Amino acid sequence: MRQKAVTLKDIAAAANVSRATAARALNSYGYVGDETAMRVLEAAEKLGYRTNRVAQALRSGQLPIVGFVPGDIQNPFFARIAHDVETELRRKHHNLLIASSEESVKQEKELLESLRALGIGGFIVAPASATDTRHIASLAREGAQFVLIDRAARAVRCDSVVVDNEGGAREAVSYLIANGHRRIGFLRDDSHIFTAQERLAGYQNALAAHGIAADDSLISVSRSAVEHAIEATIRLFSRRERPSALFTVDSLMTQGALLGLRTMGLSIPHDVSLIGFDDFNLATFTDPQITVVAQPTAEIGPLAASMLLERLAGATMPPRKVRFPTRLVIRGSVSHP
Amino acid sequence: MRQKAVTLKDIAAAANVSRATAARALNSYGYVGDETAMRVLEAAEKLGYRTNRVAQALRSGQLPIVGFVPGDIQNPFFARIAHDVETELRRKHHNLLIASSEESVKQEKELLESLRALGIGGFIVAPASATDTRHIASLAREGAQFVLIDRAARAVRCDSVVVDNEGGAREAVSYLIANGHRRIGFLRDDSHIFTAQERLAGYQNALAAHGIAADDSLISVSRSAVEHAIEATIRLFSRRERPSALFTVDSLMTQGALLGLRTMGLSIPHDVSLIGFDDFNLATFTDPQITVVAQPTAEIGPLAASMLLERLAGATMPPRKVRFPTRLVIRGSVSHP
DNA sequence: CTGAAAGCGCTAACAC
DNA sequence: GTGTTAGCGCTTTCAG
Repeated sequence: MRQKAVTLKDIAAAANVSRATAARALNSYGYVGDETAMRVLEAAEKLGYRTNRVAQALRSGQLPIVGFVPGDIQNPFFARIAHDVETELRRKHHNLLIASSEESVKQEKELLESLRALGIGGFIVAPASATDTRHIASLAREGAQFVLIDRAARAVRCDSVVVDNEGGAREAVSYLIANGHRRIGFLRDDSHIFTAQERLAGYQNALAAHGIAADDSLISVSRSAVEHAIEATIRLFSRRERPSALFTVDSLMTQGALLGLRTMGLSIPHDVSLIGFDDFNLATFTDPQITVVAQPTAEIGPLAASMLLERLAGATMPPRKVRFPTRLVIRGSVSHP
Repeated sequence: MRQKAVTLKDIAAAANVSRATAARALNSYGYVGDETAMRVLEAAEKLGYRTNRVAQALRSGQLPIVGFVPGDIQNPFFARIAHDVETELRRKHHNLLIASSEESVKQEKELLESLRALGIGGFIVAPASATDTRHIASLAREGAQFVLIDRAARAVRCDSVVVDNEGGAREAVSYLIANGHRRIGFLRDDSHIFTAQERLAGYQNALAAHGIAADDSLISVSRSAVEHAIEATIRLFSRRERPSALFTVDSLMTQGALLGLRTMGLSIPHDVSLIGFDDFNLATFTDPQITVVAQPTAEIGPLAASMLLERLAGATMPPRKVRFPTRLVIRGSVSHP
């Protein structure tokens, strides 16, 4: 029933040339007579020839596919980056394979192994852990190329594209302090994630710079998921002396905070001021709109993609570490206590 | 610098057997002596052997990758499905390659061609057009397997998983009518999309069933993107006799409507009642919360994935057309005019 | 139970 | 300019 695919051999026969010549004509390299090339192209056209990339890959050891391993493709931040990366790759005749690590180092490791077995040589990954990155280093040693995004990893020598997490968090918390807040809650995700550590540092540095003593009871840890963040928020605001402001480390947690505060009947910014790291759609739909630390989301994907493509094309240079600044977008969720 | 990958040949040599025997042991098929098998496995372990799937694919003609071609990976509806599909596939040792058509038939065609050249034999597609699907039919004729989701296509014989768009829209509009609305606006996306047609039919049928004359001036067409929907909403509500209620065909357009109405200073549900097709995160963050037609999003991905895997495993049966019911989730965005 | 050998479709020396 | 040949890593008859 199924028609067999037409191969180079078929079109070589049809054009009365050898497979080598046919290949040369099709990929326009080496010397081929004009008239011959024409015949080959015509035959290919007529028979509906399509290059078998798998066969090419078997020879070259590289499938024209880039692997993207975010923590969670449902996070709009990563979805946006995936889209941008794909667009950039398409222009260079590459495809993008997205496989979510679901923030699990184990899954990330298995995924990378299996993608590597597929002949994928280039990866854009947001490592699930800042420290447990041996599997990445080991694949890199085998010749795989990596560009790390959103989160860096000290132990891997490769390009990375991140934002100034410490600075962004510091600016946000300083802004809260400037508005008279002293008891500032901090809602963070699991400690092994790189960004969480840097954002925590920014929070602590801002407090220290203004002579405010750190208070661990103001820090609430939760998994980066709306439901978990709701719970953590409620826990944090159930204490006797509750914070007058809250800083959240990513958009999922900001959403959780919003819901948690609403559940408790606390109004923003009247009862609690709020700033979230990472801008998101929803932030402008709420009343009041949410003040956020915005990342240059649109720049990360294309840059990461082109860096990776350069490496795959053979560029060799010291690792490039790009760090974008963030921007505090002031909306209506902060007021004086 | 780069260490060469270890191949079957290496482990065959290490275990002192032929490549054939090594392959048999590794993939546990055919007859292999227990002791021999043991030796092979040990060697593989020790040398860090990893099957080269590209070589396997060259023989079998199939890479263990499924292609997913949604209209837009940034649409949370598709992001959710992508996640579910990937999870299901991972259990069956397949990977997922996501490539967005950006609602362009041309891009969809090119993408499918190029994925096909990669030796991908199974696809889950939300066709950009309900009618222009020759490229899909033609790939299917070559033996590629397709499962269509969200949107069906009459002209392709393959499995599909969609929802009852007509019924869902009809229920929503009937609910608006039951609340006393007569002038009901309809905000839709491009006509070539399958779901838009069915949802329009539901809208029209509901009006007809209640003896309300259709009025084309109540229908506004826009591209499925927030900015375009804002504009279309403003256009619709700038007329002299503006609608008292609005029905939107997807979550992006619902967001656009929200923003458009806010820009015009129209309040929900006081000035305008609103129902959107497709539930979304944001719908419960607004005040009031938005009444929506919810789809069984969680069921679509896993079902599509397992149907496709069955086909790839060789199952042959008449096309299965699954259509899930929708559910009207009543929240606070509808009131009497 | 195990090995030898052919071949999947393509490319790249190397001849001519 | 063009053809011949070998081989990428794996699987699978077919012998033994």
